[in-house]
Amino acid sequence: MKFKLEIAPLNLDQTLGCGQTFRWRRLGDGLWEGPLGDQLVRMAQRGSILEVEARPGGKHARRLVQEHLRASDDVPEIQRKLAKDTVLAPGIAHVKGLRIVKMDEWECLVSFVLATYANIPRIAKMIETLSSRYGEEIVNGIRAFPTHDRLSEVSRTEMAGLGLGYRAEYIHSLCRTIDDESVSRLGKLSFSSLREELKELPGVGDKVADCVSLFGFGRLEAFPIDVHIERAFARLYHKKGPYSKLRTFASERFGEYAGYAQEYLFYNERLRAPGGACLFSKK
DNA sequence: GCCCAGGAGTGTG
DNA sequence: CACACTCATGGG
Repeated sequence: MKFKLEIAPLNLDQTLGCGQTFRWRRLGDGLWEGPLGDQLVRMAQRGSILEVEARPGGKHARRLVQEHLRASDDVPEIQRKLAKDTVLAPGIAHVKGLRIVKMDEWECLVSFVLATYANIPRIAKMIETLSSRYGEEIVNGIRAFPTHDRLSEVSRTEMAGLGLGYRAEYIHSLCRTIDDESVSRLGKLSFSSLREELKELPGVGDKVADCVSLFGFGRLEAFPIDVHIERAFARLYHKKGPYSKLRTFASERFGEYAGYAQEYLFYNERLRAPGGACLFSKK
């Protein structure tokens, strides 16, 4: 089935390619394909219009895409508030269409546990390994992210043979610590409680808890701090220190939309990686 | 070959 | 609380 959506502002290349999510593939300018829930989705951006093809299709396909791209976020308003930060202000014009995505909670949790101390191509590869082996088929060989129940059936030895490194033990243990019911229960908690409960899970520390809060549970006040953000803070704000200190700083500075600020800084920092441009001022 | 990766867990001062 | 060390391994 095919349908059109209007989502503005939107930059699909920035949103799906910046490294916040791992299963989308870029087929061309503003043209992306990937599994979303039980659908294989192809999206082409024509300005603010998104042309979507979903297979096998269904009534919920439209809602799936709207939710994933957080169509109801008032991004211009979020940016107006964040632009009060004099460091962010000059760069925001370059990321007007970069939106936070909303992932499935379970997929997000596993993905970011796998993402510890690995680069993005490898993260994508590990996720594809799990999906191709244990995911439900959507259409011709493309498989959904595996359910908790299916992943729980994988033995420790089998998991250890998948090229996940020490993360294999985390995932195996994670499956035994949490189930679908407890995941949905987490969704009802306040941000601070959610964060504390996530940190109880194997393989989940400060950073992963914040990623899962932000991209999985949609808590825009979450501010994940990885090596890139640490560098950005040191360079742009002259801020260093332990996680808790940096998180408090981010929370005070960016407030309820800290997650968007984080994604702008992350995008900028990764862009600069092999000598790219810098969008934000050094103040 | 070398360096690094969207860190977490554990032990120590 | 703050730091040091270890963990397993592929991508650039």
